[in-house]
Amino acid sequence: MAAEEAQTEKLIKEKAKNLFFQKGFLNATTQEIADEAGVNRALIHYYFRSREQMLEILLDETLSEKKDRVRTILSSDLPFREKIAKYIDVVVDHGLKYPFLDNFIVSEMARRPEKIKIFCAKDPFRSSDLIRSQLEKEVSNGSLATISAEHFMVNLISLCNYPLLAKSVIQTVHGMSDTAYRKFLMERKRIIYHTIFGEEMPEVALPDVLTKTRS
Amino acid sequence: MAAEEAQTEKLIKEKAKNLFFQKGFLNATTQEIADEAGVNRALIHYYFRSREQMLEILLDETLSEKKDRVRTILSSDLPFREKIAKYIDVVVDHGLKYPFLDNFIVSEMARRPEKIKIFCAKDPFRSSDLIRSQLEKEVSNGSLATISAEHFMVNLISLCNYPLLAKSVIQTVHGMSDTAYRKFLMERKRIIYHTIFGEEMPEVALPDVLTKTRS
DNA sequence: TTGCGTATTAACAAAATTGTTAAACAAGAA
DNA sequence: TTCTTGTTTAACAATTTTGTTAATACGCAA
Repeated sequence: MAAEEAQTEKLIKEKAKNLFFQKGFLNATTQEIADEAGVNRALIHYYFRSREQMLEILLDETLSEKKDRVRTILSSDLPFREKIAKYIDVVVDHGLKYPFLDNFIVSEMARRPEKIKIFCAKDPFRSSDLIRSQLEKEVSNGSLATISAEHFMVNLISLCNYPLLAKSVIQTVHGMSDTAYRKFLMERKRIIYHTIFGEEMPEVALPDVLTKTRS
Repeated sequence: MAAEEAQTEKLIKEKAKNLFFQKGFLNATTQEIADEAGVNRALIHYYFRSREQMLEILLDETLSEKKDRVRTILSSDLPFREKIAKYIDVVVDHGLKYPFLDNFIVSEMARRPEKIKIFCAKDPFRSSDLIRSQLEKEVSNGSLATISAEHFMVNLISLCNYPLLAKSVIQTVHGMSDTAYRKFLMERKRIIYHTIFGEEMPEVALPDVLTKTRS
């Protein structure tokens, strides 16, 4: 009963995540989810009790996975610029899989502000706090223009996330295919770094960029 | 029957815009809209036939108003940096009123890709095209690091829009009051300019910034 | 005042969506 | 085989939401 019994539950979660966070169907119906997974709708209640509870689980899982990755990088002992380069890489890649995640969170928060707990009170680390001391050193060094940790982080997050969230708009306006859009995002990794630091991103920073672009 | 009869219709549109684009209730119910406006729900159908048609009108109005402002600026004959400064000013201010507009568009597009027409085929100007020649001059001047018009514009839009869209998240994570958030956004105007150009924003560029921060 | 057109409302109908339940099914243990 | 347990399904019930309609209220011109 350990590994294989969870297959249906896993399948449903997988497909639901795709609908919500990948395809951006922010109000996907239990029926739509069931159809996507090819199972009976009642199974959703069997496994998750209610639509609400499933949403909570999906959001929690997806978000904490991303937050883990980010925290690992930001709290590592890498040099500042390498750290940021890795951050860009990881966040853009993750967003490529779930471009609507932020969108979902924001619209969920608007409706049910009490749910803030899910991803705030839970693990209360703030990206800006994790880089503050290192950033302040860079600033006093003179190797970075004066900026607060908050503004720096908001800059970084904005540059990484917005193009993901606006995927459909960008693709439409510029007539990009999926692969063209993907290529555009990969280019952006370097662009973002350059915009933040005003200098080229070192080649070493993203050793696997070619592999990733190709796949 | 000209000016005053439209008052109810106008009221409904106003309140509906607030719900959708300001408060971020992406799936606000016709009942919620009616309550917000203090009128009977049937009036929504009386004036707009269906919820769908009302949405179309709301989106069209709000978006084309914003696009008009943006186009006016971008197609003006201002010097490049002044133009961008004005763009930042206008877009951030507009987003302060309707922070969820982008969110709404994106999630609408995900559901009904055919609706792209509403804001795409309709007035087919692309911000990146409007600044391309000017930007290329700057680049060949050497007064701006090499960058494509597309990436430049996506940078700019990302930096302006994301913090608006993430309003609720930012406020929560950093425990900001509404006025603190507003102040943060006003600061950002200069931060964005600095991030894009790597130099301070001239004082003259936003002559009214003090007035606006105060209000 | 009456009459007419518009605006507004309550009541109703229809559809969509969620949640429940009892029965069918499948697989392994006794 | 039969019993048991966990999984899956169809059918049903309850709720929510949208859309319609017929009656009412309002303002104004004849």
